Amino acid sequence: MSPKSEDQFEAIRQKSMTNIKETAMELFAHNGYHSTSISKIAKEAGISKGLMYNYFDSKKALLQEILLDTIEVTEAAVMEVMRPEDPPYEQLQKIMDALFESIQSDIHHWKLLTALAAQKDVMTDVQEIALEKQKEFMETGLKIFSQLDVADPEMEVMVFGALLDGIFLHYLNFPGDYPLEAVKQYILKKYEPK
Amino acid sequence: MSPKSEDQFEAIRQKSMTNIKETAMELFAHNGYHSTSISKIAKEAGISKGLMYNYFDSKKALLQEILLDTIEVTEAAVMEVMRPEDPPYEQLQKIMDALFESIQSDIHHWKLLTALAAQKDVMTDVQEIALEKQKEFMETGLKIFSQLDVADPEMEVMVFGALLDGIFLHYLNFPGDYPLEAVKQYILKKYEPK
Amino acid sequence: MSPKSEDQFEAIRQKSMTNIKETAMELFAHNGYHSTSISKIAKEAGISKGLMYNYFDSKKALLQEILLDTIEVTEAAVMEVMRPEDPPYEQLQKIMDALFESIQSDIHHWKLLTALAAQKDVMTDVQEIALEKQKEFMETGLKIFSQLDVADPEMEVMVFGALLDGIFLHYLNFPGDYPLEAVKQYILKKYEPK
Amino acid sequence: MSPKSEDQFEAIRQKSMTNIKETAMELFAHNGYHSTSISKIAKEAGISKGLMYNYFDSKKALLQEILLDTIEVTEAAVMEVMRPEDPPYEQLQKIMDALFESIQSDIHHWKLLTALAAQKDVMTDVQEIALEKQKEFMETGLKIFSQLDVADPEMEVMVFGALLDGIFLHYLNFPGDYPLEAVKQYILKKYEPK
DNA sequence: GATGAATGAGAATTCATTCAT
DNA sequence: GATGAATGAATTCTCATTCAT
Repeated sequence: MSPKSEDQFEAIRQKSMTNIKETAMELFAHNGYHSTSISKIAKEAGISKGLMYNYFDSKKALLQEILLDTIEVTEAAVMEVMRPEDPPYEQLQKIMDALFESIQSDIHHWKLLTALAAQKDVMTDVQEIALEKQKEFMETGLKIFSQLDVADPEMEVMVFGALLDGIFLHYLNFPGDYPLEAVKQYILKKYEPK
Repeated sequence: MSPKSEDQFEAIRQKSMTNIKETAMELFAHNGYHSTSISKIAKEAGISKGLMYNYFDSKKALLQEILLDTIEVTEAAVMEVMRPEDPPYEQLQKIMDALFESIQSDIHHWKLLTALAAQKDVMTDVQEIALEKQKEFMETGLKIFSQLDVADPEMEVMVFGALLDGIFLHYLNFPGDYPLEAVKQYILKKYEPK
Repeated sequence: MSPKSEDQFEAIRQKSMTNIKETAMELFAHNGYHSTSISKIAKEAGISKGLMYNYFDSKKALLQEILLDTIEVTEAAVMEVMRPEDPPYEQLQKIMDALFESIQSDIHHWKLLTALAAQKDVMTDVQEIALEKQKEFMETGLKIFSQLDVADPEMEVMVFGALLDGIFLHYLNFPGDYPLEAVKQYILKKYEPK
Repeated sequence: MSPKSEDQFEAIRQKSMTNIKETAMELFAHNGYHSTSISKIAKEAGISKGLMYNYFDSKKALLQEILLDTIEVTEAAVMEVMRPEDPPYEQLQKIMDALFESIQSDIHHWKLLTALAAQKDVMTDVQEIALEKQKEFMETGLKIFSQLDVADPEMEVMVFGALLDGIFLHYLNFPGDYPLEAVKQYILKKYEPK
């Protein structure tokens, strides 16, 4: 008699979308974007192929939503610990803690993001946003490094950004046990004020 | 009328293979591996699809040969400048010169290699070789850093490797003018003996 | 709270059905039957997909009801002006007036009908009815032309029917301003008794 | 040893294309464009689905080539009998002979063409060409009717064009035996000079 | 009566690979 | 060695229809 309420529908929608995104993300990260078919995602998620298209316009759109989620979540994690009034070294510590923590807990998302980072055929839209965030990150870094004892803050933030990306690349790709925590400490020590 | 000699055939083979590899590499680097069809490669290279299969077992095999070439050429470049008897800082300088030079001159090959670095669906065989080289590289690095004034040579070589990969990643992906030479100098200075 | 009466329900039904039919007809006429999805109709009509199926058994059934409405309305218009006791030329005049008027006021319906006229995949049931009407029309025409000064009334009615269909085809499809009224007058003049 | 010659390939191509076009045309005419799948065409033609796409860019492109062929062939047939120096009535006779002959021998092609004539979703490109031919046809008609004893040559050519289209519509769609030849004679007689 | 999430069959299209010549 | 027509499996995507609420 009574139709489902607006809220009920919304809840169903959210659950389905999350299910699809989680499943797709894992498969993309594991087998690569191109090697993961919609069929496989649907089967794994326990839904029909058609349902995917109720929620996402295309396979590409699905991917992009996943990637944007990752960026957003990580940015929020970093934002939360930011205290511009803290001493610079402490800021650096907190940001690195947040980033390394985020990488570890979201390892699949990041595997996917880095795996695709250089693939122009699939990243056009996301790349712009990532570049934007990158710029913001660099500016924040510049402020911090300007207050630390480094030879050239501008170069330092550039090198530091590359270093982080390199570490994450290695952590995500090189199997076995990468000593992520130790590496973090080792790097931090270099910037520790005497 | 006159049958071609063995040598002539071999020359033809080499020329065809090089032609195919060069063409494929450029297309792969530009449009991505999955988005580049054999047809497109054949058309661009001015040969027939069938001929491709005379020289390469499959599309994947073609890709792998290209990637292995890249690794080989770069390794050779580094090997050539290696003088274990040189002072450590000088060794570091020479290796970095060779690597940065190689990245710049082989930019397309490297773009392709990094674009695929994290794609397990396509890299299985190459990855092992790359890992092998990586290990050799780390050992060489360890020897050098052990002679330099660093807190922990093992950690240092790890961080250094990540830093290089990060820089190359940025150089290859971020459009515009990355100050590759300046970055190299800035890093080197950190290791300069006082 | 107060249960709606039978009549109220019926009124709701009629309103909904008309709404759906009008919307569907316009979309069909504009974009073609196959290119118009049930979703689009529902969205455009401001109702749910499910509701459609409360009123019409299928997409095809919806189309057929629309087409039959068109035929029925036009037939009624012609019937209304029919006066068998009128002089034949006057009858011809009145019928043509009614038909040309109908085409102009129901232009969307007719566009749809002619667009589909030759598509067997969709018209099976409607076609029979149309053929039936066609036959009736021919008989009426035969009576009229028998009283007019034409070489062969049977042939004349056949040619006349084709002529009307051809004119409507042109009017409906050829963009710009088809001189429908002038054409009507020009044709009528041919049958005018001296 | 020796590869197929250019000519051999061309012959194969022509044969395949003709096979595909003939098969598709019949299926389109019989079941409608939208209701005929590429699979069905391929199966009927005894080829693989893929081969279709070697020769035609898309299903739509296939359709358009078929339609343009029809228009071209018919135009050629009319052109061949055109003798501007002939007396006008004789010209009219010859053109009608050519057109009626063409309709009868190419009945399937014409069924298809008229079936789609009003379907905007599929005809965009062809329609322009058809309109162009239509205009040429009208001009030729105008010259002829200007020399015949008709009330208003401009109106007459318009009405005449509609008449022809209407007749063909009826002939193509109304099953059973349409007296095409008799209709032609009946019409011609109307324009016969006394 | 009304809703819209879910289904699943089937559509068009792509493309690595084979093979006869 | 060289060609390109032919294949067919896999892929993305569409959409009429169903059904629980």
